[in-house]
Amino acid sequence: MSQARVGRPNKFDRDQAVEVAKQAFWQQGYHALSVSQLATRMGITRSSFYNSFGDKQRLFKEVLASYRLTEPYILLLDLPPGSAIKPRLNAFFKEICRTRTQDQGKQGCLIVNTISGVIGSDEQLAQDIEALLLSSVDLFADLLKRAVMQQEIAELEDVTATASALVAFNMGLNNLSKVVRDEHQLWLICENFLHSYQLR
Amino acid sequence: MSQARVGRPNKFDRDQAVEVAKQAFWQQGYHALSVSQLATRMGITRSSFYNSFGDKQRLFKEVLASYRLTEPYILLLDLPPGSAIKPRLNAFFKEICRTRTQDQGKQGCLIVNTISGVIGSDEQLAQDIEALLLSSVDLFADLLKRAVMQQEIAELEDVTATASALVAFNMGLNNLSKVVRDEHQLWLICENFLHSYQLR
DNA sequence: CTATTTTTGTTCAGCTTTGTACAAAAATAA
DNA sequence: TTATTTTTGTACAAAGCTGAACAAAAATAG
Repeated sequence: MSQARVGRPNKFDRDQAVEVAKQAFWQQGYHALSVSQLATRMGITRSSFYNSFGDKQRLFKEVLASYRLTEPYILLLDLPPGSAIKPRLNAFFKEICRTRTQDQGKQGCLIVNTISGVIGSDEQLAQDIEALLLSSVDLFADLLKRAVMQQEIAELEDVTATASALVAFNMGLNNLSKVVRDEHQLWLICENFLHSYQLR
Repeated sequence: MSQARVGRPNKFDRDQAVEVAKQAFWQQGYHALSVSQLATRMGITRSSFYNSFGDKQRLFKEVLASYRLTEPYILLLDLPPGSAIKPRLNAFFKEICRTRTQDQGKQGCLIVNTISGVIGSDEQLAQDIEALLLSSVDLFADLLKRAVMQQEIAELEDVTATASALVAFNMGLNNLSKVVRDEHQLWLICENFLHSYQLR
């Protein structure tokens, strides 16, 4: 169903440019990054930028979509039915500890970073971010339900509340990782948390 | 010890101006707020702004210092010796739920908001923020120790890790409050968390 | 080869930003 | 009153930003 592409093709690789943009947003934050800087880092002119990506907001939406499919998050996606949940959750948090402390730029999580700076100031982006957040609550809730069904953990009073607490802790963890820079120390905090939820 | 103030006095009330600035930073975020906007909202000219506050960063440091002494945080400060800790912690989280959902601007917590946008992009402010974060870990750790001593809660494996987990959850909660807009629902999440830490 | 389509580089207008400079204004001290 | 001190308003220069316009370039389709 692909349209026959006529006309001059792009000189640059679109996916690669978006990837570069992701890094830029991640490092500098949405507001602190101008279109000029963006275009420069992407290796294209502002003209091409506007032509190919519309504007900063539109590009950022693309970035957000691509982010979700790559970073630690992916460890929790598409778990085959019947697979053990608890080890996955533990691996997820462990991976957060690892990657966040590894990263010398103290960049934390792109989505968590964005929540703060964007909700309240950009209605459009806020909607995307909110959807992302709510979907991660759903994701955790789903995993918890499966864990209960598979008798890995005891019945839960309120699955959604528990899932929300996990999400909250995760967001805070990503913030905390900017200050607690030792992987082991960060992991101790996660263990503490998981233990108290009997997820360790 | 007060210097004899000579020369023309300020036309504006400094404390009040800082208060206005706090609101502005809170609503718009550090980066998204320009000195021009700031000065306008404070009701002074840019000239007076630079003369009285140095620059945006210096003013923000003042704001940060004043913030800490007002918002929900204060519920945990200077508890008289022997007073019950658990009810205070519960009241603290309850108050977070109340104020954050009350606030139509979905502004969350100024400090939490700032962590994301500032660490990695402004070394100076990052230091202030880091200190603030670490001191709140200390604060929670202190409260937990007292709670143990007073036999309100069982002995803890690792007080610092538990305190850090509380801080992490609190940060995440403030983010979550931008999406979960119902006080009761937010409180359910806190109850769930506190319960699992036997702090409810 | 010619028409068509799209990207690219350049340019432009208009606006905002920052930090500083300087003179006028407003207060106090003597 | 006069000297002193500090704030205030205005002005300025240099820079950055956005979004659009336009012609040239580069590709494909027929």
